[in-house]
This record gives sequence, C-alpha cells and structure tokens, in this order.
Amino acid sequence: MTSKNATSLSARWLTASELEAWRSFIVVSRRVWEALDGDLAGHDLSLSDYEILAHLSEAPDRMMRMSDLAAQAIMSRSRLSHRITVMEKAGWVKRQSCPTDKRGSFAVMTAKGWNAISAAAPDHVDSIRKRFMDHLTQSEQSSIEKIFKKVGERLREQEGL
Amino acid sequence: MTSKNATSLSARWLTASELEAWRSFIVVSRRVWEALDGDLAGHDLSLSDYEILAHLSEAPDRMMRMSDLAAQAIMSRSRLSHRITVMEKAGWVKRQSCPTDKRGSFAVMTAKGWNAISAAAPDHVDSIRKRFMDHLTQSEQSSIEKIFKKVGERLREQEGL
DNA sequence: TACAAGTAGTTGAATCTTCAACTTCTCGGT
DNA sequence: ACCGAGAAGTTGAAGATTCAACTACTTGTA
Repeated sequence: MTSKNATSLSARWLTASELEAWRSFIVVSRRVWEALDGDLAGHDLSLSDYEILAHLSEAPDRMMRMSDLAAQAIMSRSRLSHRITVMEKAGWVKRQSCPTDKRGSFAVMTAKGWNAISAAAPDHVDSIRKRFMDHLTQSEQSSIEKIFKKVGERLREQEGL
Repeated sequence: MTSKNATSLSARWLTASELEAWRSFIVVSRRVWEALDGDLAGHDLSLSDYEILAHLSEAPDRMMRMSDLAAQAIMSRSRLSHRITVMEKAGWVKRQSCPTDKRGSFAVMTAKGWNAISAAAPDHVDSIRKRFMDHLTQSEQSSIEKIFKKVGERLREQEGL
C-alpha cells in the first residue's frame, strides 16, 4: 500500500520518515529474534524456551507458579502448559502442585534443566552481543533502554484497548 | 541465570545496564508485534499475512516472484508457499507461472486481495501509531530509525555467521 | 552439447501454537 | 454455610510453522 492509495481512508497516514522508522524497527526486531533463535538451536532450545528456563533459573528455589511464569515469559497459559509438558519429557523441569492453592501448580527446574541452561547461557550472551549490543554505542544503548521502557509502560497501560 | 552463576563460562557477561537495554527491547518488540497482530484480527489477517499482502500491493502489477516475496516478508520459501496456498483459497492471490524461468512462479494479488488490504490498512496505520509511533518524540523516532537501520545492515553483513 | 552444481518452488510429516471448552478450586457476598 | 463469579491450569482439535526431501529447471563450464 502506498500513501497515495489509502490516505483518504485513514485518519492520518504515516509520513515517509515515520514509515522508515517503523519498518526498520519491525524488520530488525524480527531478524534479531530469528538470529538469536538460530544461534540457540545448537543447544536444542528455541529463544522462547530459553526464556522460560531463564526466568525459572532466576526465581527463588528455581520454581514459579505457571501463571507467573507465563506472564514473565510473555506467552499464554495454554502455550506454557504445552511447553512445560515437552520440557518435562526432556527432564528439564517438573510440575509440583501448590499446597496453598489447590488449583495452582509450580514449574520447578531440575538439575538437568539447570545444566542445560548453564551450557547455553554463555553462547546466548555472545549471541546477544554479536547480533545486537555490539552494534550500539553507549549512548544508543541508553536511548534504546529509555525508549523501550517507556513504550513498554504505555503498552501496559493500554492493555488490549 | 544471573551474572554470578555463569560469568566464568562466558567471555563477557552483560552488565546490568546492557541487560536492561536488551530485555526492554526484546520484550517490547514482542509486545508490539502481538498488539499489532491482535489489532489486525478483526480483518482476519495476521501481521505476517498483512506484510505479504502489503509487499504485493506495492509491487509492479501487484505481482512478485515467490522468492522475492519471501525475502521481503522475511519468511522461508516453504512458509510463504503454505501461506499463499491458504490465501489462494481465500481468493486474495493467485499463482502464475513465470514465462522466462520455468521453475519460477509469481504470486499475484487479486482485486479481492486488494480490497482486503485496503480495508485493513487504515486500521493498521492507526494501530502502528497507537501501539508504537505515538509514544515516540520526534527525536526518539529518528534515533530508532538510525539505530535500527544500522543494526539491520550489520545483520545483513553477518548473514548466518 | 552435456553434465554437475545450484536455484525455485512445493510437499508431507513432525512439531508448535492458538482457541475454546472444561475441571477444579478460591473468594466475596449474603 | 452457600452460591456465583472468576482464577488457575489443562486438554484436544484445528491451524500454522519448520524441516528435509523432492521435482523441475537453469547455469556455468569443459
């Protein structure tokens, strides 16, 4: 779609410069994700599985309620439940029912899970550097941090609006 | 994983501030994608299907070789092929074989496809504004453009390294 | 021209994700 | 104590994506 073709229907089309900013952001963020995901493949992990394990590894006792874990790893409860089933078969986590809320259950990282993420982490960090951080100057890095934190807040406020 | 736990294995762990920048970027870019995708659901489109149609709509004669389209829409040829099969059933595109290269085929947007994206585009633009652009000052916008274009180039140079 | 290597695209199977339905349980009000 | 609304989590089916294999064709080279 070009500006010319749809301006009349839209309240306010994007200027050329807005479009550039938007497209470079959306394209690069996909490519970065893709690259990180590819770099993790050697450890038999997807980036989103890595994030599940990472959150778990940082939690007290390396265990978290399913809902909390889903929220932090940014996925639906359903999706997390399916992933945990798979990871349970791989022996990386196990489920444990919550004593205080009988509906609830915990995902608990096993020693094997800890080993898996420990093995992957250094490569993953290198990957983050190589695919993203190393291309940023110090000041660009702080711009990114500032901008994305702000956008993150705004999105949270909008929440499905 | 915390710094304390893996520093010894990694050449160079992330500093707290690098980690912040990285996490806010990766989390927000997922949330933005998700929001845009959700906003398009009302038009029976996913964001990546939208992008397929958008590229097609901007191409001469609204037709493109499958490989070119896959590259521009950032997806595997296989995935595009499957999506085009679905879109063909929806009547938005059709395939046309290439006269000069008998291996090749074109995806061609139909009038119905044009109508579909024309209907979705204004809402999509509003969505881009609401979920992302409106939260950026003019100068933040140009930072984003500058930074992501640069990172994009670097990634292209690395290409699967 | 003929052949090897590579490119374009598709396919089916395995895997992953989404969606809605469902069970079980908690909590606030009465 | 009980009821209804809503929260936590799981499930199975439908749909989407990946992966490797495959066909068909082109290209460079000898």
